[in-house]
Amino acid sequence: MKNNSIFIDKLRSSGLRPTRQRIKICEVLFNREKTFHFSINKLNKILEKEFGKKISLATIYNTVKAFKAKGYLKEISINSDNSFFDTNVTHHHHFYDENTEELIDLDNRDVSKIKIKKILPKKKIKSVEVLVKIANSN
Amino acid sequence: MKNNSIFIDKLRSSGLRPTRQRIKICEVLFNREKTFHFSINKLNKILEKEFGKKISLATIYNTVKAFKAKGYLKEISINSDNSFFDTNVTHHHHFYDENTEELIDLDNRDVSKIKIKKILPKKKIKSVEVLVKIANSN
DNA sequence: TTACCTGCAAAGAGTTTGCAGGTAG
DNA sequence: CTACCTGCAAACTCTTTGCAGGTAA
Repeated sequence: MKNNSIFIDKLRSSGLRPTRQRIKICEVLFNREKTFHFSINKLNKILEKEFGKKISLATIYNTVKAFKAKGYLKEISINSDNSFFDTNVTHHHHFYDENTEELIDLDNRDVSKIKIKKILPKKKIKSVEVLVKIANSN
Repeated sequence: MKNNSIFIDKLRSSGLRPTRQRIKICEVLFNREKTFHFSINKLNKILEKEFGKKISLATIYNTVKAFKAKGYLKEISINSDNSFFDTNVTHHHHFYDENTEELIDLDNRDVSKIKIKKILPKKKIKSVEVLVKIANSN
């Protein structure tokens, strides 16, 4: 038993029973040094390889959705074709590489402070997200 | 004949023949004072009302896609459920109201200058887009 | 007349739901 | 034992494609 107890806690606190499939999902998502950006499709492929056999898409979807609802994952939309989830749930920005179609974290320190000079009555700002699109320079 | 010649030019330069359906689409999109933000679904409903009868979704999709390819429309993704098109194709930012699920333009003047302090080798910055999520303050 | 367009319906992709057998508590 | 979970397939939604009749040039 490795970090499984952490994963089991994450699952339970998201209202899910810890099962073999879901613990494997946790390993893929959270057992890493760096932030992990993924689409459902990419996650499904990794799981199929690591788990040895297919984990039902239904299970993958409901587990990811539960983690998102609980705040363990964040969703990032780039365009209508690509929706990513991010295991880094702190406030931060992104590079999106148009050639590789990958997301790269941008630390808050890497972006100058942003001031919004317009306010709307009876509305408050929930978040300010910056997406920097990049591409090969040649 | 009102501004139809402008619309006909827009259609032709996008590689499309001007037909009654497409000219009606142009009217709805471009015949307005202010920027127009819409989803395909919303556009379809407006067209059904204004045109009197349904315009085929196929026609709506291919016309919008052609305008986007030509640069007459810009696509903005908020989250996986909502994809919007914007008739304002200049560089600008957005408020997204989580309560009304509407987009609101933010002029460049309304956002402080943003400096990205991280660079990636052999990559250049294509765009910097800010999305400010807002919600009711009470 | 010819090539393109419309409307409809059918096909595809991605996501969700329902159900019967299986597993956690 | 009971409630929840898995896997599969079917359903659903959004978007695209194919086809037969219609329209612009």
